[in-house]
Amino acid sequence: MCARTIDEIFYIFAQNQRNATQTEQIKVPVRVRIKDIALKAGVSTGTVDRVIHNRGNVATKVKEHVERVMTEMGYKRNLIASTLAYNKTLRIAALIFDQDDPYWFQINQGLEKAQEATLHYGVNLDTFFCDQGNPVMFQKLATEIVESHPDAVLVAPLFLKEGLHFLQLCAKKGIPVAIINTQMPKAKALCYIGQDSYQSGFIAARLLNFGMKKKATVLLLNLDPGPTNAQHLLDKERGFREYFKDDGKSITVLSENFEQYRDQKALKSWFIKILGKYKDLSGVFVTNSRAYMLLDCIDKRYFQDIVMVGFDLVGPNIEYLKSNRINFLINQNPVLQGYLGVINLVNHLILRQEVAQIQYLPLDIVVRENCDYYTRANVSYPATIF
Amino acid sequence: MCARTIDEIFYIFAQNQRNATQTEQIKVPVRVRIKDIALKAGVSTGTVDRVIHNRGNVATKVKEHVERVMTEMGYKRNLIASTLAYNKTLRIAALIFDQDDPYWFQINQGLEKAQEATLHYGVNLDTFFCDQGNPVMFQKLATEIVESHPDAVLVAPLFLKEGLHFLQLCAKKGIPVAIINTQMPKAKALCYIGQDSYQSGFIAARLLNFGMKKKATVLLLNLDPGPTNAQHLLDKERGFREYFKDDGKSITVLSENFEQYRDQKALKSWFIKILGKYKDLSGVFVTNSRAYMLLDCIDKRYFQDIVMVGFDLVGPNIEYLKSNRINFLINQNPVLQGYLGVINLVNHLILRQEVAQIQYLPLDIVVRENCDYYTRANVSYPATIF
DNA sequence: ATTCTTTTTGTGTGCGCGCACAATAGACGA
DNA sequence: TCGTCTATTGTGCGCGCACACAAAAAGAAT
Repeated sequence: MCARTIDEIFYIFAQNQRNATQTEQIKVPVRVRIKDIALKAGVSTGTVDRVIHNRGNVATKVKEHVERVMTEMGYKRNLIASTLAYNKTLRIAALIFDQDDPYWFQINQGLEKAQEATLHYGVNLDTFFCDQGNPVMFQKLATEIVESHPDAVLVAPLFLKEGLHFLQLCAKKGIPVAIINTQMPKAKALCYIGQDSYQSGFIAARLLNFGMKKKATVLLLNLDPGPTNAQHLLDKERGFREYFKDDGKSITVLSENFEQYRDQKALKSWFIKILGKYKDLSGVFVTNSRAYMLLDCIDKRYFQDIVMVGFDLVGPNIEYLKSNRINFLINQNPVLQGYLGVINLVNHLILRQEVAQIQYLPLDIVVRENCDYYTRANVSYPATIF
Repeated sequence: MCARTIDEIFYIFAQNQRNATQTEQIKVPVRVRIKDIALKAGVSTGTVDRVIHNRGNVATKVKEHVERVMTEMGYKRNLIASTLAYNKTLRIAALIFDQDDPYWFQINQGLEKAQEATLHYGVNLDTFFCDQGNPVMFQKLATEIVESHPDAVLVAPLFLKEGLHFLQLCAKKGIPVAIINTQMPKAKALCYIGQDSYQSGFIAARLLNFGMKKKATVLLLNLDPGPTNAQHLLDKERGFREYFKDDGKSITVLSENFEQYRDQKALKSWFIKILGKYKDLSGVFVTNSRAYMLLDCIDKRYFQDIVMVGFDLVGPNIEYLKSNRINFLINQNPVLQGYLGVINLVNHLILRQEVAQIQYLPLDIVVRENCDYYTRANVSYPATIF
């Protein structure tokens, strides 16, 4: 009675129907089980199992036959049952940066969301926080992580050299790695989830360019502690400059790093100096989420005719966006980066699904009027794995 | 040995570890099972089960005790096991519109994606396609659907009256409904997933306004068959007009319906006439995904000084966006609308989770430079339920 | 033909939960 | 005290799969 031939793949829906008051019978595709394959192929479930998982020890002839029956009947592994029976835990180690920074706080929110969603799949997330601008600490945490033998790793490799080293270590140990935030083309990881930095710089330029005069100076500003050798910053700058190359105007692109951005006075006097030097400064592009820090210490009136473009929907940025002091923000979707980073590892390791190697998140253009829709968390990225 | 007291909620991770070469022991939170609760509370699993599901037939004292133990130990239902054991099928009937229209094609793609993702949860999706501009057919299909006793319904209530009627029928039968695309404030449904139409009209206006002269005329154009009584169109127009009310300029907003949009000649001559009448026409806002239809039949040179804003990333629109004939598109995320519509019903019925009643999708501003990131399907909306 | 390997195939148990049904205790009247 | 009825509690099976182990069949060697 559990027997189902290929011709019986459809069964009467009413049987399983809860409110089976209806007499009308509706046919519904039924899920084919290992048992059904075994019966049809005239073997035991164990043999089918061996074929499915390529465990070997199956006569070639039998194997082929079973495979044929499987495709005929359209077998699909039941992920629910499979996961339940698999019954393994998975430890993921994540290496990100200190949560004082609202951007990294949001990344971590994504991680926590993912942890919650995957708890039932036996996923355990260990998150390590590195101080920004501290490659030594990064190196140390990386070593610690590798030595703790995690099943998978998620990392934001802000430091070029140390990041690469970490990835190589993981590769040697056979630990799959998901990269977020900063792409590392040279490294072979399971996947990268984040933005196309080059293109984000390009778009930033385009947004600055809206209504800009024929001749002007624009400033690309890195507010980063320590040396900015992160790949994504270099790419952003490339994209930014590229746009102005052939826009038909005559725009001078100035690019500057300012490391002591936490020192308001220093930042202020430095920027005022820039303003004095470049009288036609009409656009500022802050390459990370710290645009607000510049605005915090410089008076409104200096920005009268300057278009501001920044990154990320962090609290202070949003305020400036709403008060029209920032014109555009490009959303890097930190929450989704963290979330998808974990999800992809789980997809790979537990659900054994293919994952795309490069997953560029959209470059959301955020203005005052559509800002709320990106910040409100009312859209339920499914709270549970589908 | 299965016994776990509250103090033993942490156990040694290495036990379950696959590559258990390590000697270091890592503590990991363990998932509490019904069995653990039962043991701790000194009752049987059946009793715990009755408490969890509020099935009654439990002495008040015992019930309270079990509940206390549950919160103490932090019990969380294992969705995997729960779903597997629940073993019910769920038939969802979806009522959307004919797939010839690329927009509705994308909605359906979302539905199919969701069907695939939820197959393991025993979800069966029945999709009904209504002809656009045909309320009679809508009514008929709605009746048919209600009579087939689905477990849940997903609908895009383009027709005000018929939509409301459908929703009332479902409410009477106790069938939960997810609404997409068109909000119906009066109806009480499980949830609405789509855009804030008012705000999308508002943003469209803002985008048109970029670099527009002080005095100009803009056209809001409905290309819809039949009477456009859909709520979302009305809301869009409200938002659109609202923006120009206090922008400090003097913009005349013209709004027109043109039903025979499929007739290229008619559309062309009609639009040329408009152009002749309003010499200062400098912006056109097409309120749905059919902006391309206008461009298809009107020569490029007529649009020299006209900013175009439309909706949706359908093929022809994208082409015009890339060739600079459409300046902005607002993405309504049709795929996600369909996908989340189904997912939310499943979340509600199978996973028995709370779902938010209004889920506004972001108002993505799409320009030539960020278009690809919205169309590429490389970001894996988790292929399986989380 | 017999024994011993090796290959191939079959069977049984458990994952955690939901639910039907069996079992027990308590209440009450005869 | 006993039976009966009801309120409460306990037990067992199945969901579909993964995996360990038992069983059988097929070769290989004597």
